[in-house]
Amino acid sequence: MAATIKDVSKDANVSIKTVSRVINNEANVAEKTKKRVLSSINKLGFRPNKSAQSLRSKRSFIIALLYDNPNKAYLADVQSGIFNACKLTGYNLVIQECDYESSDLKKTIFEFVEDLKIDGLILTPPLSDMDDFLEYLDKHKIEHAIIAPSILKAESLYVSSNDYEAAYTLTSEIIKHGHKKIGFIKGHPKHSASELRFNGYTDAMQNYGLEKNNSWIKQGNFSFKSGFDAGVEIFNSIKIPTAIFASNDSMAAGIMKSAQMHGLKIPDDISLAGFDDSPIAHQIWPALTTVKQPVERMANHAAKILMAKFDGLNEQSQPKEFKSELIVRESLKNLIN
Amino acid sequence: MAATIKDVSKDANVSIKTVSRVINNEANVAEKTKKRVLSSINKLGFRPNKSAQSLRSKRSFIIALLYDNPNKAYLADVQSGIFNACKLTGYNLVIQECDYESSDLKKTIFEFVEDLKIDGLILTPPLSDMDDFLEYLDKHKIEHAIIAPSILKAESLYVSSNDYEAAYTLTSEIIKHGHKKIGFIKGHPKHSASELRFNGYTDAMQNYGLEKNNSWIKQGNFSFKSGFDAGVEIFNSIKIPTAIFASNDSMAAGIMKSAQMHGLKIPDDISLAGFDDSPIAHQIWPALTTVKQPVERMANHAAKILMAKFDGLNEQSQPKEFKSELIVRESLKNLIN
DNA sequence: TACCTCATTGATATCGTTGTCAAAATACAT
DNA sequence: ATGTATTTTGACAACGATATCAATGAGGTA
Repeated sequence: MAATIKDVSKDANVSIKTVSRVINNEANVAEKTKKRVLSSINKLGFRPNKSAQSLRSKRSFIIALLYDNPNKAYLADVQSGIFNACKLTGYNLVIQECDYESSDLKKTIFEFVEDLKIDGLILTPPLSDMDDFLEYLDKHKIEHAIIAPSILKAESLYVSSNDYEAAYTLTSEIIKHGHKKIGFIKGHPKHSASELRFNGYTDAMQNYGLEKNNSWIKQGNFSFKSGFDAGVEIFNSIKIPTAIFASNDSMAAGIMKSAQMHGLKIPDDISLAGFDDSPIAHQIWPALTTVKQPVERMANHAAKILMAKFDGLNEQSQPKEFKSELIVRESLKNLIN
Repeated sequence: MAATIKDVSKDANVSIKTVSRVINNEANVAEKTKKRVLSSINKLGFRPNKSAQSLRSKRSFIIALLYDNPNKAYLADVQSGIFNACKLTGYNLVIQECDYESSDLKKTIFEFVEDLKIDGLILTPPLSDMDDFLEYLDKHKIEHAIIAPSILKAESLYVSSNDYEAAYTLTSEIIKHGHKKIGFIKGHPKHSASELRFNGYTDAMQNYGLEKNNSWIKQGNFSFKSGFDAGVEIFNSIKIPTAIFASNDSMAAGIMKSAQMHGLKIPDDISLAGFDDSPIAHQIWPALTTVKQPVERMANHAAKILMAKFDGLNEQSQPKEFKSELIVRESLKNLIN
């Protein structure tokens, strides 16, 4: 039978309350007593019963990751980042797939949090952008950290990336390679990153004095198929661009496929760029020029600031913007000799 | 304040024990009483406190997914399958990344299970194949279901796929396309599927009277890079095969890249086949001939039989073999006119 | 020495369930 | 009507922690 706080208290010859104080690192325990208790804990291999702790203190040392049908690689990265943060602090991670369009999303999540006494949530896009859901969480005092929200509220916990800037930089890079006719495939309309990336593209085009051609700008939804379809449309039109910037790698891969099926060579006939540096970016040939977001590190930080808040370490709970990294690969041709 | 069992008992004018009986669907509650209690539960919006339940009954209604550094898409599929099974039964899912080579894996998992009162585990390769770990779980009466184990023990819960058969079928298909010189890239040596797939290939070659050429058979580890490296080696040798069967899609994509960099055209100069039907299989061009495993359904079933066992529904806890599906795509050329 | 303050400690109630076991109610047989 | 078996019910302890609040001890002051 596993040792309980009672066993420890007997062994160390103190009250259970004192043991509890030691476990929870409370102040006002004499150094000598603390040592004695710790050695008993060690000797007996005592680990606090989480159910009892949770029942009494209404916290579980569990945080939850909420997501809705994300890109698989993205999910795995986010999860890994969070998990590693949890490992350090002794928290556990439960996952919750949700349907962001569902009408009882709020109720589902509320009950989930209440039932498991979840200490806090981590939200990924597109949940990060659902204002009324975020308000609901605030109202019910459900702690949460947000990955890549659209609106950066000073009072909330979030991590963001510089999507706009990165898209601007990537577009500039394409332009510097001599391209003037540059198409763009938009991402999922519900993800705030989509707009940011598009704005980065738009502003770069404008600042370099280049005109956007609307027939080269297509709406996608981050899926391979939407990229493929956009590619088919573009390549079937009379004039085609010399480069296309897709809002993520999956769509860029879709365009690549449609280009190749159309007999176009990459990058000789058409240059491509993506976004995210997902595995596919370097697993296809030619490899994609793209932007790498430190997704795992972002998620790790989100988890860290969330857990820091529980422990009252508010000063560590700083939102943070992570910088992306431009990765130039073969899919981008230099038109300037 | 949320309603407790006490509130319900008052409202329904019964003892708390009777309410408990109703919640847990125990026998020997008069139909009339049950109805009254249920209506009170409904009226008050009562949901049992899981911490209290867990403390008293030593179960948590939580199951855990254990994995070690899997392919990201595979992980997402497995997770999704399990999650959907959980949703139906009201269980929750916590995830636990582990290092299968770590010396304190057992201890880590044991404490994890004990602390959270985890009801059961779901294991994915390569954990599925670690005999001493499985024995340890048995010894400590930690319930678990195994996805794709190498040894199919009748007394354990598992789901498997027909790796051998599928590899045999795929190899036969390649042969039927007129190929005689067929290379093979082995998977990660610690995954039992690797051996099964290799055996399927070997036996098909033999049965069709074809000779294996050892310089076309390379050890990989399921990673893109290992496929790429194997490809480089093979294509640098004097004689190259007309087709290569890689034990998974990532490696096949790696070979494709090395082939293309080597100036070889697919499938004209060399045919390729993979395994898994991961996203990359159809996101590259030409798309990969491969074998699709119903990973999500397998994981779903694993979770279901595990949870059925908790509820004493042993008859539903049947291991099951899932059939894979051959998917022929452009990467395989027909040499027969 | 007596008194006060503040740090340290402990006795006991409590969280919200389930488990034990005996009592009450009902059904059935004689 | 009586005794017996069976179903239904409830009182109360228990799970293992934390919270409350009062008691104790140490140190300082008059």
